[in-house]
Amino acid sequence: MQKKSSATIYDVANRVGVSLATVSRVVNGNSNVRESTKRKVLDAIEELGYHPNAVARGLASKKTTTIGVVMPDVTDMYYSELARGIDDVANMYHYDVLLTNTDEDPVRETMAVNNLASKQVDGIIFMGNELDREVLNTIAAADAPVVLAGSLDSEGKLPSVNIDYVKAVEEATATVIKHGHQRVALVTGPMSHAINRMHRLVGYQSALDAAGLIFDEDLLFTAHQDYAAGLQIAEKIMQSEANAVIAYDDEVALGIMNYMQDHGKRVPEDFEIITSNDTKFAIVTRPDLTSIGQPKYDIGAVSMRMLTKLMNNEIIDDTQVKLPHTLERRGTTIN
Amino acid sequence: MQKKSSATIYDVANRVGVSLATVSRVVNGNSNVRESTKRKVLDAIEELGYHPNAVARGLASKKTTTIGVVMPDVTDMYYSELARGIDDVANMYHYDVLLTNTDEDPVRETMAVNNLASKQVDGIIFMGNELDREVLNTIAAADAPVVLAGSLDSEGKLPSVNIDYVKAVEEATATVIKHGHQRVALVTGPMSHAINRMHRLVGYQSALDAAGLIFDEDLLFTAHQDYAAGLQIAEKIMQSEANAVIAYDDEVALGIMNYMQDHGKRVPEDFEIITSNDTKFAIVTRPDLTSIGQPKYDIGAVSMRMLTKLMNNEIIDDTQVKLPHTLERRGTTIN
DNA sequence: AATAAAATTGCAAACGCTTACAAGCGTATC
DNA sequence: GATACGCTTGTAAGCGTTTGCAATTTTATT
Repeated sequence: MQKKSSATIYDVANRVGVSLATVSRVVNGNSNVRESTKRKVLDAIEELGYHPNAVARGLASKKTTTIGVVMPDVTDMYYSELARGIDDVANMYHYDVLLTNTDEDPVRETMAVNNLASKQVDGIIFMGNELDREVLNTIAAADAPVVLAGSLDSEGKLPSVNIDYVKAVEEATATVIKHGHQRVALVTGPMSHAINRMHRLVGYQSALDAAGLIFDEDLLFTAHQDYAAGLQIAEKIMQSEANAVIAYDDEVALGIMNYMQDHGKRVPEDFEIITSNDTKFAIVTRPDLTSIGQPKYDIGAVSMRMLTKLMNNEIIDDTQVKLPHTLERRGTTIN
Repeated sequence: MQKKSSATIYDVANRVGVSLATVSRVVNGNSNVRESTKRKVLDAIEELGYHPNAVARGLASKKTTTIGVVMPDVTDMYYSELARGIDDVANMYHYDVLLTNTDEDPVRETMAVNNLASKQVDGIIFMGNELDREVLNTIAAADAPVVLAGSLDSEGKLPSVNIDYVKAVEEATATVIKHGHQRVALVTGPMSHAINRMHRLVGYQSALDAAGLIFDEDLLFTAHQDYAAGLQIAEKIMQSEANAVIAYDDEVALGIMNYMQDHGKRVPEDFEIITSNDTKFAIVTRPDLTSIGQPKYDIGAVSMRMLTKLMNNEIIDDTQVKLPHTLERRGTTIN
């Protein structure tokens, strides 16, 4: 049985008859300790049920072995899969993860970063579709390294891990065009967000150009990242007489698909759909969703790995990582 | 612009010409400070860009305003929705959340709890289908209050928030029986877990009894909580000639549904399905899934609220909370 | 056996903040 | 005008570690 209030390093030192410093050394695996005293200390630790107090340790060492993760929403499959990758490699490197949901609200994002800074996290991983200027400033002020996971700042200054959205959307668009569905709608988040304006839209237009199609602004749609939004935007998409859609979110894509089918469209014969996140949603429906394939877990994992390097002041060759993507051809596209 | 290394309480005190104690008092909203000096201190804080160091604060006050959340997997919709509820009310009470994924591995659960204890969290919320004895011991040893969210220990000793699984499964089972599908399969996790053996199974049998049906062990199935497992177990379910299934996980239910439909069964006419978690998965498919309706977000929120009381040493009337559930009738059951 | 070099240990000062307890001060009371 | 009381503020002792430096003990060398 453990003692009520846990033992301190002082108790262990006393028990063995050595100084605090020595106990601290064996606890931290410092090599300069004689094997025999190490043994004794370890025994005492065992007997007293001593566990180092991480808070005290953090104060003294100025390292908390804790990182902060700022994300829009844990219940969003896309982000939660990234989070899982982050958490796994964080644990691998013995970091703990402080999680904050922001719903992409810049105010909450700012608060979150400030809060994490005052908690003295050793690093931060940030996810979100857009980096508000204020958030950017806050990040700069926090003296912890930051890496963006599945997100990017318009200036491309911050370390980040993503896929090549331009190419991915370009390929997806080209695919449906090739199938003869040339009136293709694009559903993204707000164009005020760099990722939409500077990446997805660019890829989309590029595919249009390559096919000699003219860009029609009426085929551009904006929707929140949820099923209801998909259902809702679907009506307008139908009115636009599009015969294909590239959607940036799986739930949205599902909403569109169900609406189309409920309104007499055959998917994929009359209407093709390609979604972007390839979450579990994409494979459980009938038809299942053709999707851009993103290595979500890896994006998280690589971000975290990069962060460990940053926290360690190691030099990093490439801070703007683009992981390879694929196109997972399934039931919402022909063949 | 902030100074490179952030200001300390000492700097603020110096600037204003008061003692540390006074600064500490205004930072902590202590009332016994003259309004005029409070003003001055606040100004100095602003000018210096001072942010309290939470680690130092934690060491001195023995409170970290951080709680730990131990969960099987963030990418599991059921748990992530609970987590969202937890996080929201945690923020409301100004707590931060330290998140750990365990994949329900008792070893990792034990490590997680120990780790959280050494990080001096003020409280812990634990999620998982079963509480290993060792985990229970570890929880007892950690001197932080713990509440179980969407989980329960076989002895019912720990504070917890759940729905009434017995009744919920009983109702679901009764529903399909009433529809004439009397050969109903039950898919759960391992019977070694209290929640399956002592709750779901009991509710299932109770409904059978009430309908005068005899219990057939061949209708009991065990599957992991994922789509592939559902697909896999579905074959056996079909062989058992069941004409309905009560599944404990939405992804599993979806796997079963798709398998059944692919093998000529009409859902719900030939085969009814009721799932248990009512996650987003349940509504995006066609047909959509009839499900036990669980107030998942609330389970998380209420757990966290209870934890704040526990951390505050407030007395709690009922530590074994059962939130109301519903039956969401959708496309996988008749009418 | 003496001395240098190496390996172990101990000392004590931080780390940045909270919090009794004590002290200072102005003012109401009689 | 002395006494007491209430409000503000300061003093200083922790909180449990880490860590640079010095001291001590071992071990190696000659």
